[in-house]
Amino acid sequence: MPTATVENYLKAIHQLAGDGERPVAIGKVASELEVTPGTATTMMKHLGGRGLVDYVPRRGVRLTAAGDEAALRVLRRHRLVELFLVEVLGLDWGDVHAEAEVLEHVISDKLLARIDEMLGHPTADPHGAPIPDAQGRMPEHAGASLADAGPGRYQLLQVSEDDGSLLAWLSDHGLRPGTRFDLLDHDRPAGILRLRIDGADGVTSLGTSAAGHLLVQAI
Amino acid sequence: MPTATVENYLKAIHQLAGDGERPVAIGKVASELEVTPGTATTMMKHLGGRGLVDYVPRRGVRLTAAGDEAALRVLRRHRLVELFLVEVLGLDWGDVHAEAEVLEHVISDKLLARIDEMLGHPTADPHGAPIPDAQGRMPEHAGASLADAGPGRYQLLQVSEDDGSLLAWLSDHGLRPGTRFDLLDHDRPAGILRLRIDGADGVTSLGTSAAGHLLVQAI
DNA sequence: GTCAATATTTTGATAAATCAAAATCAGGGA
DNA sequence: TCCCTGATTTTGATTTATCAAAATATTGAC
Ligand SMILES: [Mn+2]
Ligand SMILES: [Mn+2]
Ligand SMILES: [Mn+2]
Ligand SMILES: [Mn+2]
Repeated sequence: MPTATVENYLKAIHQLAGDGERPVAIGKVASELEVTPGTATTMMKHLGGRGLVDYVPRRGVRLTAAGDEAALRVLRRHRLVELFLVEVLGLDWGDVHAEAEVLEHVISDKLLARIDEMLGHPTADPHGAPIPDAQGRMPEHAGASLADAGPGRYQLLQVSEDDGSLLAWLSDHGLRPGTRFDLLDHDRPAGILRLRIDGADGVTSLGTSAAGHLLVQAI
Repeated sequence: MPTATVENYLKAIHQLAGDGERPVAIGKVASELEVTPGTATTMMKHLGGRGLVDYVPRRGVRLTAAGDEAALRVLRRHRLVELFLVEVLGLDWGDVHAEAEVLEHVISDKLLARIDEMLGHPTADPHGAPIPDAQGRMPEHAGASLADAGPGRYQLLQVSEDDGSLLAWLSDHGLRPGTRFDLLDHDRPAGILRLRIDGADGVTSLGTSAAGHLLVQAI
């Protein structure tokens, strides 16, 4: 059984791997987890020894099948817990990530199963991120970044930003996964988008930096 | 912030202290937490340095005011979590202790407050043990051991046994906190009690060892 | 192709928890 | 009072996770 620390490393590598093309640089892992590079290097050797990653010094790491499975298991727990905290306990959207970051490592399989059942085997967390199923299969859900979108009508699929003020701002402006809106215009040089959000009045402006965290689907 | 380990030591000392008359022997702490005596000794020095216990070598330890407050805080969390798991998630009576043993250290104050609210500020956990309030005040609830009781009518107040088969056995026989029953007779030499439990049919027999874990109130 | 900037690894320490086994103490019985 | 026994403390290690700073490798710029 991996420790909480090991699970966090695996999850971080999984996130950073993206499509899995190239190995993940050790420095990325280190900064993602806010540890020094030396600490990450040490851990990579551990994970390599445990068969959870393929680690090539100075090239990077990539998850093995076992490591990927473990990462998806933690991701599933994280996202189910987040949704549970929002849906059942009514916690704030922006608060649940920190809570889930620790609960994901400690709840029993039995408790997780009850949560999953109580939520009706959901496929997306409160941020719209897909929840891997019990077998570790990730539901496909294709969204494009709002930062790359041109004028048109869209639905917000996912906010890929786990903590902080962006979530609160989105709530305040009526933007949450599932919300529909019109992208009125996208001033690329200025880096500003103007939206008319269903259910909100007036026009909302936001910058590319924020839009980069929003995954949308044209409708 | 104390670590989970420190919190467990404080909670153990609190439990073992009873009325608080005499200091708790280090060996008791060690066996309660299933660590070697040397480990407990080391920790007592630690806790002493942090101002959480008064530790007199070879005499024992006793919680300071700060240590007692911390212990009650953890106890509150433990019991609220147990009740939550039973009431809201429908987990098994016998499963919740192990789960709470770890959750008690990691849930945020915010989450705990929501749980408390959702349960309606309860004063007893699923085993009937009193839940300290947010200020650390322990609700008084006077029960006597069934092992010392004579024939008569009683109500079960509390089962002071956190894990294992006794809980399952009690459930199976319709005995839970709040249940009423008649103690038909108590054969002290043989160590056997015979009860007629409200809502169950026939007569149930149990031994003094089990009865010793049941706190009852004459009604 | 050389070399300096950047990324990574190594080295030497530290903190928290723990154990095994040796040393020590304290109290009760002779 | 003396000593034995059981409880406790000490000592010396180990594991996991971390950092700071020195050493080293890679690579893109020239
Ligand atoms: Mn999250
Ligand atoms: Mn985590
Ligand atoms: Mn319990
Ligand atoms: Mn605990």
